[in-house]
Amino acid sequence: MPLANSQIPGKFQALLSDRGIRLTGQRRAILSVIETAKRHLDASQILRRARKLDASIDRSTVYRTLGLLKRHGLIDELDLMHLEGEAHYYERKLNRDHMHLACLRCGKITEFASELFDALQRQVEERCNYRIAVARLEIGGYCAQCRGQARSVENHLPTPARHRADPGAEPHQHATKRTKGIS
Amino acid sequence: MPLANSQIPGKFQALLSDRGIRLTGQRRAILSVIETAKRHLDASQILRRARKLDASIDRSTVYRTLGLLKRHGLIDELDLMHLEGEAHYYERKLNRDHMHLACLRCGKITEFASELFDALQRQVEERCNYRIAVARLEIGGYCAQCRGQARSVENHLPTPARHRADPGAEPHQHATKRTKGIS
DNA sequence: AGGCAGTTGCGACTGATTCGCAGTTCCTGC
DNA sequence: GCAGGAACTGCGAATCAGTCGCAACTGCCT
Repeated sequence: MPLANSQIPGKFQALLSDRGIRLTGQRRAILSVIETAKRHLDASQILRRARKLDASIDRSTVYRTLGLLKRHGLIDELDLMHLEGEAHYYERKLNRDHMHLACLRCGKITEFASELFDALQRQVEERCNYRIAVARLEIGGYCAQCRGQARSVENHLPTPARHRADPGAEPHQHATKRTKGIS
Repeated sequence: MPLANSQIPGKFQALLSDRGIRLTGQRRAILSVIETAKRHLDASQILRRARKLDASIDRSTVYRTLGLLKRHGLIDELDLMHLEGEAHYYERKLNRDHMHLACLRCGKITEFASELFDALQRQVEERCNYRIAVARLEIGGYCAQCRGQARSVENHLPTPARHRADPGAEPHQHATKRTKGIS
C-alpha cells in the first residue's frame, strides 16, 4: 500500500534469490500477494489470498515467510494502533519511510511522508549515535471527516470534567470490517 | 521510565478520582506500580509487582485498569519493536512526547525527545488535517556499544551479497531477560 | 448506615503466533 | 539430466497475550 506504486513486480523474488534464499512455490505466492496488495494485510488475509494461488499453503508457512522478509528488511510490520485486534499488518518496504495515521473513530489509515520525518531520523542517528534499521511512526487521532461529525472526541483530550466516568471504549467503525481468524 | 523523573506520586489517583472514577485497593496498587516503575513494564510484570502490594489482584483487573488508564490518556502503550514476544509495555504519559529506540542486538531501550518530533506532529496535524491523540515513534536499530562489537549488523542493510542465507533470526540478549507469561 | 453502580476474581475462551517433526522439494555439483 | 542434502513445508499441538460473562463484593454518594 505504497504512496507511489513504483514497485517492479517480481522484485522480491530477484532480491531473495540474489541472497541465496530458496524460491518455493509457496513463497512466490506469498510474495506476489504482498507485492500486489492495495491495502495493508495481516497474516490471515495474506494466507487467504495466497491460497487462491496455491491452495495447500499453510498458516505456518505464511508466518515463516513473513519473518524471513522482515529479517531481510523487505517488508515492514505495522500495528496500525491495534484498531482491530492484535494482529500485525505488513507492507512492502519502500524507498521512502512514511508514517501511518489511524483514525480512532472510523479506522481509516492514512499514509504520510515528510522531509521532517527524514530529518528526525538523521537527528536520531547523529545525536543518539544509533544506526537505524526500522523506524515506525504510528499516530492515532481523528481525521477531518470524523471531527466534522458530532459525538464525543473528548477521549485523550485534557478534559478534567467532574463526574464524567469512563469515556467510550471502542472506536466506531465506518470502515470496512474484516473477517477474523486465520485458516 | 520518564526522561525526567518529575512525577508527583499519587498524581494518578487524584486525576482519576477527579474524573469520578472509583479508587479501589487494586487500582491503587497498580497505579503505584506504574508510577514508581524505573523501566518499561508489560502486563505480566505489572501484575507480579502489584501482587506484592495486594496478593489477590487478578490478571483481568490489570488488563482492565490498563485499558482504563489508556482511555484516559494517563499511560502510553508501547511495543518496543516486539523485541521479546508480543506483549505491550506501558509507561506513564509525560508532558513531553518522546520516541523509543530499541537496539536489535542487545535489547536496550533508549528514550529521546526532540523539537523536530514536536514539529513533525504539528506538521501532520496541519497538512493531514488530523487531531493527534497518540503518537508512537519506535525505532529499531543498533546502538553504539553494539556496533563497536564485532558480528553481523548486516541485517536490514542493503547488502546484496551472494550465497548468504537467512541472517541470524533472534536478537542477542545481553540485556536482562525476564520470565514470561502472566499469572 | 444503606444501597447500588461500578469493580473484581474466576475460569473458560479466543485469536495470533510458534514449534517439533516427518515428509517434500529446490538447487548445486557432477 | 540427475542424485544428494540442506532448506522448506504441512500438520497438529502448544503457547501466549488478552478478553469475557458471571456472580460476589465494595467504594462512595446521600
